[in-house]
Amino acid sequence: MRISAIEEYGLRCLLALAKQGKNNQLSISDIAEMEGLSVPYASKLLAILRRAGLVTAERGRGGGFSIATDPTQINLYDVLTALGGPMIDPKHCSRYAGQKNQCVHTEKCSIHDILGGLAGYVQSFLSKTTLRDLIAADSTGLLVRTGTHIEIAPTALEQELGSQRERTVLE
Amino acid sequence: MRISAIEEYGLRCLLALAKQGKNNQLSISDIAEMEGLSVPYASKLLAILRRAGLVTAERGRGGGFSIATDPTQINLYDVLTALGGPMIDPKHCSRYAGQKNQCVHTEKCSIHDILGGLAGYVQSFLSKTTLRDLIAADSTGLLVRTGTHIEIAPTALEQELGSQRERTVLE
DNA sequence: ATTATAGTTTACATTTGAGTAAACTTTTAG
DNA sequence: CTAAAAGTTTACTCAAATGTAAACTATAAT
Repeated sequence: MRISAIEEYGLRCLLALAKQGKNNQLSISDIAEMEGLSVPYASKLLAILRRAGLVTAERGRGGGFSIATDPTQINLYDVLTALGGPMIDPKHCSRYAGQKNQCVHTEKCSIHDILGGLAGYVQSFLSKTTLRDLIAADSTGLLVRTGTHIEIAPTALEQELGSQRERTVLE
Repeated sequence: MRISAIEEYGLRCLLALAKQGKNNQLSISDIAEMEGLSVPYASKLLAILRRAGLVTAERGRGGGFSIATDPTQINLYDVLTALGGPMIDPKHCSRYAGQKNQCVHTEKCSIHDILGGLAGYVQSFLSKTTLRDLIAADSTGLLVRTGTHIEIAPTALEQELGSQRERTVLE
């Protein structure tokens, strides 16, 4: 269960655009440069974001991308789902059916129940965090981090409302 | 962000062994048959589980696999980490460094902070669920499910302590 | 109109993970 | 002691995800 490359890099590109505000554009080459990506790859990511309605594109000279709506209106669940699909897709049972036509666990399946519960749990976490939160965290630096590792403030880890409290502080 | 095939199938094999109890063995071909997997593939998954110390193996005629310890002592976080590695590994920043040697976001990186927070959140969810819970859910059928889709009881979805309440009921 | 800029699309190459195959080692029944 | 049963290991093939290349379309400055 890992974050995919497209989710990771796509989110970064989107965040870069969100920081510019709705009335400022960045070209693909701008974004590629900023994020250390190749132009074709950034192009692919931005196309996905555009089709999902998260960014808007203007063609031609002087064109570029800009964030589609206010960063408070874009939450991480929608972004990651647009980039990487749902955590548990409707085809999960047939996708993991082994050698049989149908999954052997169709009658009673606690695993899928629990994983479905996990997916809901993750969704609830991600839905509460918006791009606005990420921007604020970057500019104020309230969250704990180290050079190479990732460390969230312990309070945020242990409590259900951790991310909400942070948002309250940051806003 | 998806469940990998190895995580999914490996968990199923482990759960099958957990249901047998610590004093009963299943051979690879038993498990492969039960789970609808090929013998070589089941073999691979069980080897991973054995190296992680989650199951024990006895060689030779009459041998087989059995669960290493009581199902109440094995939680889903440990199982999924053994099978698929950590959600965010220590090399995350260098893994997703784009074309540069170092990730361009080493200074301020709200994304990694939030994803790290998510990983902790997921860990907290998965750590609270043990194989015992899965066995109980399968036998009592308290959790909601449909034929092809996954639906956890709404109460469990919305509340932080959902899974704990279920465990209380089941035990 | 022409040209340079900039996003779009499709197809391709590369890498990684999924799943298979086969040879090997260990144990026990006879 | 031998053969069959059963787990172990390594190497390989195939499919999917990652990342690249290139040709295409749209816009605006001149």
